Amino acid sequence: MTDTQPRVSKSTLAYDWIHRRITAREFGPGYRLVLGDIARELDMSVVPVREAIRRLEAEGLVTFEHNVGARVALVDQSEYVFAMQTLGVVEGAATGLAAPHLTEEDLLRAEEVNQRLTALLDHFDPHQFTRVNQEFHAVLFERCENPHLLDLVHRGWTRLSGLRDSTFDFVPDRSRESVKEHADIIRLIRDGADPLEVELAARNHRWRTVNAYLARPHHE
Amino acid sequence: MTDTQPRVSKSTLAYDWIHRRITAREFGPGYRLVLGDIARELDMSVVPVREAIRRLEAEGLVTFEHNVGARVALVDQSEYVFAMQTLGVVEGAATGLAAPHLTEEDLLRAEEVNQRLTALLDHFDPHQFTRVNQEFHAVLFERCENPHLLDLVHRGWTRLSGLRDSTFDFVPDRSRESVKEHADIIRLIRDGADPLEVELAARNHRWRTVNAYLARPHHE
DNA sequence: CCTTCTCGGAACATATACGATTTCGGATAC
DNA sequence: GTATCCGAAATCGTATATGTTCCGAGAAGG
Repeated sequence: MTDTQPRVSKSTLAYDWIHRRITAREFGPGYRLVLGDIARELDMSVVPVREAIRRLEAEGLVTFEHNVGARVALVDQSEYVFAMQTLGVVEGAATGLAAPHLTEEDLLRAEEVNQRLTALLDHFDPHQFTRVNQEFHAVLFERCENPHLLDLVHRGWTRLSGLRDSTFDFVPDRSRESVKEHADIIRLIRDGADPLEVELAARNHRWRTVNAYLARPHHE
Repeated sequence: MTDTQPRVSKSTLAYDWIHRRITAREFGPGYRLVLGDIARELDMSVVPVREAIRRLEAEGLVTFEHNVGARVALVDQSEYVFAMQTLGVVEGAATGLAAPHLTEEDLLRAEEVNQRLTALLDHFDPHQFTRVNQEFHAVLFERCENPHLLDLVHRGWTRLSGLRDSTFDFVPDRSRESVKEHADIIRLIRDGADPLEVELAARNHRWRTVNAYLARPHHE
């Protein structure tokens, strides 16, 4: 009995494959996604690949031009700033909603991750810092009970991580303040602060990062 | 010379066609979207229709089951509540960001729309009220300069209007308070209040509607 | 030397065809 | 009468084929 049971559709396979490569930055911004090539690489026809790309398009990871093709979305500075601003809004809200549900265990874990961030401050590697930084925030917002909102947060992170290098490439100094602000947020939550206060702390934390980026010395 | 110039792709055509019918509630929640039927109706093959449905799926308007097919997403009560909560967050933020850019003209227009809402309070029609209500809020948030955020607001409204009947079907009394709160929001903006204050007013305005819905007498 | 036109290849858009899977009704066994 | 099994119809999933559009290279003309 030959195994002709595609547990998951090829369309989904292609979607995951491309998505992974974009977020892993193997396909950088502007990278041309040629249907035929991808289909050949994945040993399938172009049809499932087309569908996968349509979905990625709807998520904003890919731009599509009629009769020309798809490429990984590239973001200019203003778009990047807008995306960060939006992420601040939704992530802040998610964190605020999650705060009352965080256990002491969660907070200890958050502190542990923040410790790792502190350790990274010497021998600074922007990309690794960004990765661990995301892990930190995930601990805080994942308990949010609103799946819609959580989905928006995830998409926001995905876009940013896929479409642009670490912000800390440009403003490494911001990382030190960032770690301190993390501690502040944890303290607020542990003290049982008003969720709105937690939300605004999380939001402003992110917005300050954007502002630091905008105010950086070298505008190339 | 025969006109064989497809200005827009058939895929896009199908997307718009389905999207319109969902938001117009011709295809209600749970409606089965059969590829072949739609393709025949639009006089095209199933391939473009598939792509269109994939995009709608990514936007959450349509759910898809492997080897079974697509149907218009149906929302249970909790999902509805989450969607409204999320809309409150993003719409509130957009309104707050838009507030400083609103002109006196905009505010007059908002007041005019709110007048129409007041007029609708007698001979109450929930659907029409919802439509004009959306128009009111659109006046306030459309000036938001962040296109990402604005996109999230639009998607939120689309989902809600497509997937469920007017909230005011269930809690008609809420409409009177709603109109009053609108006036409050306008006043805040005109007085040049802190954007954060405007944001929270807009958010809480929506959240109160959800709460009214949850607290309604008849839980069928 | 620069501009413009033309042509050919590359890539997309869509149609058609076929195989695979699910679903549902009816027949059969108990 | 009910439960189970089987088969046909419906529908999806994918491959292949063909037409169309876009883009760049190279030739022709100014």
